[in-house]
Amino acid sequence: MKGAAMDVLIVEDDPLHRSYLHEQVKAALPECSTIYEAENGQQGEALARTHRSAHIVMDLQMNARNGIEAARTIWRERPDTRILFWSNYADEAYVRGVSRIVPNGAAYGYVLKSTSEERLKLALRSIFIENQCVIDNEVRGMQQRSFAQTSGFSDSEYEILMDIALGMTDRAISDRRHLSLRSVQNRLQQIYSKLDVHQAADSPREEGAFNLRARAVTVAMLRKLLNYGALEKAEAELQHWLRGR
Amino acid sequence: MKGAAMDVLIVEDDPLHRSYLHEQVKAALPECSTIYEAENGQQGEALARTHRSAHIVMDLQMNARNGIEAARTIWRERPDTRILFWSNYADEAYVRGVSRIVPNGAAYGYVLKSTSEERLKLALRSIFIENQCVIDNEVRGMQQRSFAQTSGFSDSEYEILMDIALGMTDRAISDRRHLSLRSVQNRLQQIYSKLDVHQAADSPREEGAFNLRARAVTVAMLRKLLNYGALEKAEAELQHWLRGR
DNA sequence: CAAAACTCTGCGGGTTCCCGCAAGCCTAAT
DNA sequence: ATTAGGCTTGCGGGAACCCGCAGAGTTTTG
Repeated sequence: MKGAAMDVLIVEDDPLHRSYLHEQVKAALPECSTIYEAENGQQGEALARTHRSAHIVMDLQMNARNGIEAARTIWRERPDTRILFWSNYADEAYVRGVSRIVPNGAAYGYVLKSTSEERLKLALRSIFIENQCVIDNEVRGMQQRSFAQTSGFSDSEYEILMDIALGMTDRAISDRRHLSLRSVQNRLQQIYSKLDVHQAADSPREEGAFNLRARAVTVAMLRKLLNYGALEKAEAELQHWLRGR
Repeated sequence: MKGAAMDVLIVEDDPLHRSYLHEQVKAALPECSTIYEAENGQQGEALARTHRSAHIVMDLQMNARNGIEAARTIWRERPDTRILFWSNYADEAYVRGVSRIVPNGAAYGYVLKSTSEERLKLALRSIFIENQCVIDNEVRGMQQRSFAQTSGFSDSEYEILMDIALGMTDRAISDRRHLSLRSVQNRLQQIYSKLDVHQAADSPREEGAFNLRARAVTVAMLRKLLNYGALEKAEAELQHWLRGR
């Protein structure tokens, strides 16, 4: 394991960041013999397959196919692949997306692009050599808040939040999720209260100024609970579901 | 004008991109004596004020204060400032935001981060030396589509699109925009048709699956007509308006 | 086992939304 | 001047939404 040749696959669309990563990997991992580079998720999947890569550094938020999608298919084929996610943001949508797809017992990491070289190098060694997880502090904080009961969303609530974000009717949601109409509306109540949107007054005389359903979506976006990538993915799933009926 | 000393201000939050810009500016503009750097919009405004910068390269999408906001206050103080916007994306929301704030006759540019070094250098010289506008082809294409009648939104429609995105009630919108309730709803009809959202069937048996108002917001997001920055800005304005009544 | 706690569901009503119909105002074209 | 087309507003109704109340079913807890 120590003397074995190691190769690393970098998946990152920004050429500047890609070459920076290349440098950092070379410096942090002298035992690494070869470095492959891909500039989007699709290329990443392809290269991972042909080179049987077990060590990957991956950006989230790429054009052709985002990092979460790519990681999911890669992990489906090889659950022991070690992936270090290297992202600009710690949006809850990303954190939730990642921790939703990581296989049991797999080693992975999540560090922000703004971290120091030192911490990046340390993360590279920890994951690829020591096979242990490394999560940036800020991301970890997000996880805590996310899965705690305080303002934390259950998976089913999150699902329905996505549905109203897509613009689905209560009726359509109840069809899709196999719930009664009233149950969907109950979930919506919980969502509204957790997002702290109310139509009555929180400030004086702010009468019925909000359409709760639309308001919930935007505060979710503003709180980084939803983001463009999550929306895009959900829309694709919705279209798929619409076809099958 | 030719022999005059020129200094350039770079406003960009990503250190890698910042130093790349630094190199490119130095290479493209030998007549440039000093280069200042700021890592967000606030710093950018401050530096522009103290150094009386007339030549600025600015990223959109920064943490503390985004490029459009910063550019607006800078241009308000010195309308003859020349600004080159250097962005990752050509979202309609950005393009619209920029062209909304550029003063009459000011020279500005909009190039994507993915353009070649050559074109970046050319843009720098065109704007800062020749004082003429340079808009990337892809961005230009966006402008065409945006302001043409085809799927093009008038300013008032765009305004109301933002309002429903924020989750406002028809009634609240009519208050805010000084329109009758019915007029707001008419605008909404136009918006729905331009975004091509309908509740009837476009594919067979897709009965009333969509809540038009919420659906419109997401397709606008998916089409890059809206994005996070625009939402954030609109939310701030909304809060301000809410206070004043 | 029984009690408490939580979830799913139906009913009902008040409100908001979606939108067709139609009448007044304005600008532009014939 | 007359006509056509656009924009604004009112009215009215069917549908969807928001939500309190209350009864079943399931899980948790003592």
